[in-house]
Amino acid sequence: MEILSARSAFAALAQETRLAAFRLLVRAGPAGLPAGEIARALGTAPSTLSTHLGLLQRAGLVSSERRSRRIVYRADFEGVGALMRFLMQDCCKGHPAVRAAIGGEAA
Amino acid sequence: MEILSARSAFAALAQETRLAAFRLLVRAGPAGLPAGEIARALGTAPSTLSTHLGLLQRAGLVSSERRSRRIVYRADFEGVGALMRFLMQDCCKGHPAVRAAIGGEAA
DNA sequence: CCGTTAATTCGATAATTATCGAAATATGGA
DNA sequence: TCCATATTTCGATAATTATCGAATTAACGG
Repeated sequence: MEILSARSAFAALAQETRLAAFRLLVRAGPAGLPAGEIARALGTAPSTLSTHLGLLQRAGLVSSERRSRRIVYRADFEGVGALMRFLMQDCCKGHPAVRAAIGGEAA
Repeated sequence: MEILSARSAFAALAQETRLAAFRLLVRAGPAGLPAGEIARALGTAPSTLSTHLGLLQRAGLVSSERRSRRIVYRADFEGVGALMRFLMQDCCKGHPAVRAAIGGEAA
């Protein structure tokens, strides 16, 4: 993962509404959630959420698929994995403390 | 790690100059680097960099120590580890694809 | 105590980002 | 075809963030 993509992923997750939307999608699992339902759950205007979802998607953290009138969003775990790799390898050079942090306490 | 701290860490790494400063500190290792040297290396005004370093520190990603006239900054790998745990556990519920991403390709 | 160096805090300005309503696009059903 | 639903795109405005120079704080050496 290049620095630019990493930055856009970090930026995507730094924003309150977007992080909430992403976590919601993680919980929703493979079924995903339509845009409107996410907007309702988070109490934001559909247009605002659409902007956020677009940003999450360009950051590679979610994917979308049209299903009739709805557009269903899903968490993209490949994208999250790429971000974690960046954080661990490119960024932290596989530093022991970082590896321990995730190896020791991981669920 | 709480959501708010995670957000501040993501925001810290999302900014170009800050990410560059952080990566520089990772490479510098335990010896760390004084603020002025980082500013010179990145070509930013000392005051600007000081703001960025303060933000990185509040996000728990770097630590600082005064050494005579200099203030030496170091990467805080505990903080990075906490962020990775958040990403893996709180955020992604230990999803297999995420675990595989770091387990399979880690250096 | 004064001058020098190193860093931070402050205040202003520029740049970016978030938010929303209105308008546009796409889908499906009567 | 027309209408209702679902979402996106557009344009404007509000809010946040980045940047810098000037002033301030801190540490050292003469």
